[in-house]
Amino acid sequence: MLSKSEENYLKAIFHLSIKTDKGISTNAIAQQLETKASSVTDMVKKLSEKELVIYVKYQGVTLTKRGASIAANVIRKHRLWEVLLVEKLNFNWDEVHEVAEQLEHIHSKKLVNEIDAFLGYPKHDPHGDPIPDKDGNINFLEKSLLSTIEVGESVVCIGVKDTSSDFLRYLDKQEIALGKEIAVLEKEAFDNSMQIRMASNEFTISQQIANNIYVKNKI
Amino acid sequence: MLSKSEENYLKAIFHLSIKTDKGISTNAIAQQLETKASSVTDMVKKLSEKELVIYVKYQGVTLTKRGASIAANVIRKHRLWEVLLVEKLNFNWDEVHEVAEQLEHIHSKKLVNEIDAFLGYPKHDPHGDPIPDKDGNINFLEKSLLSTIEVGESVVCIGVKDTSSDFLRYLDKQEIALGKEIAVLEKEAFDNSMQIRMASNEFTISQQIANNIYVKNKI
DNA sequence: TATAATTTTTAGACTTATCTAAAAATATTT
DNA sequence: AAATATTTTTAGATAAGTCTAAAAATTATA
Repeated sequence: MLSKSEENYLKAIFHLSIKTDKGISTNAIAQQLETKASSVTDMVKKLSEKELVIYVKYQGVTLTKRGASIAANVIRKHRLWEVLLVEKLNFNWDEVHEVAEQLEHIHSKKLVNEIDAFLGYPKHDPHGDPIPDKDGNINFLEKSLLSTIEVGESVVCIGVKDTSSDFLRYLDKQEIALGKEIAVLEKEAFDNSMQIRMASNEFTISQQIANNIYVKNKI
Repeated sequence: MLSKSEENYLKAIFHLSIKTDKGISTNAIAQQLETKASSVTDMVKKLSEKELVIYVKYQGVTLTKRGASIAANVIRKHRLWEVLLVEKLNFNWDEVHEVAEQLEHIHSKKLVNEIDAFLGYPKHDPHGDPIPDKDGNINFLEKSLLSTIEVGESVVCIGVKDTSSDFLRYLDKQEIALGKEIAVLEKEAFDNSMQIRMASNEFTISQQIANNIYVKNKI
């Protein structure tokens, strides 16, 4: 059974691997986990001996099948716990992350699967991120940033990029949530702020906001 | 914030303290935690520096107020998780312990209190043991072992002493559960086995069984 | 109350995961 | 391509928690 630390390294490498096909650099992992590069080297050697990553000195690492599967499972647990916290235990979506970081390391297959069933086999966590299935398969859906949507188009909110409390609370205040429809009315060339309509509400959001909201086309 | 290990030591000392007012010996703690006496000495020194126990060399330890409160809180979490697992997530009462041992170390006050509310503020865990309240108060109710009940009396099952899977599965098979009424019909002087009636079922149980079932008088 | 048995503590070692500082390799500039 | 900058690795140190083996203290026994 893997330690909490080993699981966190695999998870970090998994997340970083989504954006690239190249090996993940020591520094990138260190930054993700807020640790030092030397610590990463040590751990990566250990994971390599366990055949969970492929590691070539100075060339970065990639996950093996088994490593990726374990990482996906940790992410599955994290996201299922987040749904449980929000849907059954009155957590706000900006409060779940820290607790889910602890809960994702609980070892019990039965527990995860029972929670999955209890929640009705959810497909996404409260931030709109897809929940891997039992076998570690994960649906990366085609999503765009709201900032890239043309004037006149209408889209549906499906997730967030930034997950800081400040940002999530802003969204709550503006009643921007998963599944809500957003129409882009106007863009200001000067600062790239945009005028949007949600239901019958019209208001302006900055480029920074629009850059952190994922949307997809309406059906 | 205390480590998992520190919490486990406090919990062990708390449990051992229920049966006696004397200091808890190093060996007793070592046995409870399946570790070595020398490890206990080290940890007990550390807890003493943190003023969670009072430790006098060669004289054993007792919990301070703060130490007892932390221990009760860990036990509170353990037992609330057990209720959640059994009542909402289809665990059998012989499957909960191992997972609850992990879950009891999750740090989140909100989480514990939300689970408490979600379950309707239960007073007992699935084994009949009382759940400490938010302030660490715990109700030790007057309970007797079934083996001490006189012929002709009728009592209610309120808990178990042995919590091994074998024993709990035996109880399930015989449909002996918390809240069930048990009438003592006969005792065999030779081996102390007893004839009991539950609902309309009559059967015999050995002294070893009767010695591991807690009961109280009917209302 | 000496002696033996048991319990408890100490001393030193090991493991895991981390860090700092220096050395080695790779990448970037000029 | 040589010099410089950056990244990565190595070497050695530290902290938490555990262990074994030996020494010290306490308790039980004869």
